[in-house]
Amino acid sequence: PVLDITMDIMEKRLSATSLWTVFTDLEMKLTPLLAIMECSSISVDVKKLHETSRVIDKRLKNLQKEAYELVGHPFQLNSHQQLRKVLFDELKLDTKFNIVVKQTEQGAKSTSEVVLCQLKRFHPLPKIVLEQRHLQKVKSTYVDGLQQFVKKDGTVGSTWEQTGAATGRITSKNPNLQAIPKVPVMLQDEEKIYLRAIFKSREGFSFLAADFQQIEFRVFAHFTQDENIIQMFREGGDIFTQLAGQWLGGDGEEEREKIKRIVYSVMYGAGPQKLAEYLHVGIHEASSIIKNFVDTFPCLRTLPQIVIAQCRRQGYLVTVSGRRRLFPNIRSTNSRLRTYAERQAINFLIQGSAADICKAAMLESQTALSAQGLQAKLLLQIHDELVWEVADHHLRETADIVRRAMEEQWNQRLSLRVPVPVSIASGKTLANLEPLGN
DNA sequence: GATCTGACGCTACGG
DNA sequence: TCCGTAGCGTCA
Repeated sequence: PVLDITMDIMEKRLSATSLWTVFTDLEMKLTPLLAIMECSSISVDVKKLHETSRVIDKRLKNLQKEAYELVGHPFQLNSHQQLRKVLFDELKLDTKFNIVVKQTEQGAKSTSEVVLCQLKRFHPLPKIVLEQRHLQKVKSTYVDGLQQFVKKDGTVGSTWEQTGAATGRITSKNPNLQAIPKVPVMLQDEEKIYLRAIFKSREGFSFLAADFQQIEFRVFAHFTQDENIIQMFREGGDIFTQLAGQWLGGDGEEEREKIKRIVYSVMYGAGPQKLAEYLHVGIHEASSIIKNFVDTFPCLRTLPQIVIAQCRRQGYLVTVSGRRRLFPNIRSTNSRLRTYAERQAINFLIQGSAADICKAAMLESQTALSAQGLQAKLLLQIHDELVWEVADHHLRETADIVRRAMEEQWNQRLSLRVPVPVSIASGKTLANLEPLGN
């Protein structure tokens, strides 16, 4: 009876805000699938984990020694506070070379990567610290940190939080399998460590990864109703690679990553200052990049205006599946709070809608696989990417089914104005996934 | 004196 | 004054 009463109250309240459908049709159906994911686990290469820990530790010790010699005394390299003293009080790297250093939230001089990059032409220490920090992060979080979660049978599982993010995204913790580094760690002697290679499929099985191409950019296009940009997506192809060719004169992976950063930064309202940081370019160049982008795609400015106006009227926004987020500060007279709410609002509409699509894709593909009697185990959801473990002789078949299930919903269920194509890859470790029938 | 806690700064990931 | 996360080490 208590449950019945609770359910009654919930239904009334959720119905009153039109949230009942997203609750029953999406979230409640997703819960058992997340439970299945939590019961499954991934094999890890424990030997490689140990070996990596040892190798990185050796390099860290050397870096520490070098740092102490440069400064003339030992100090806690991991302490921002102590490093700040060394860089700015002892070596005076900012005042001596007339550098304006970015400040932290609390008003202290920052020791972040951006700042250290600025300073490294004046002194050898910043470069040492950058490498030390990188390796320290890798070791503590992804090598030793991961080791804590390895079970007796040599596997790890994660906790999946259905309500972890305000936008509707799923989050992963203990360990966070959504944040395993993508690029290999470079060691001094040209040795590359692929952290994703630590995760391997079981004997006779492969990983099958399916990811939506430029999902948030496409969702943005859907909302703009701008025929030019919609047409661009209907024609297909990798938009980021195309844009990289047009704007950066190169279509390699590096240029693609760069243009991706530009697109999303400008889309969500980045100023020249931040963009300059991300791209490692001057502030004027960043300004002109933003201007050129907005001139080419005017909807980058018109859509936010429309969305913000609507948010201000209602006090909330709604994603493609009816998920709602309140923005009390959207009417604030404090401009810092208000503009922050405005950027959150546009981001929520896009990221939240993309999250809806990704959640629905999990359900659609799982249903389709069950219907075909295929034994594919869903292991990971990395926002726009789903990873299964599949028997080798069922790879092709499984790939076809999940692609169809994921791609078909855009016009059938959601009436998106642009398609959401999926690319598929497979492999024996998470580091070497090769395209499969794209 | 040992241990815990929350804030902070930073850096991985995703878009 | 891009958004959304998790996790680590330091410090008070």
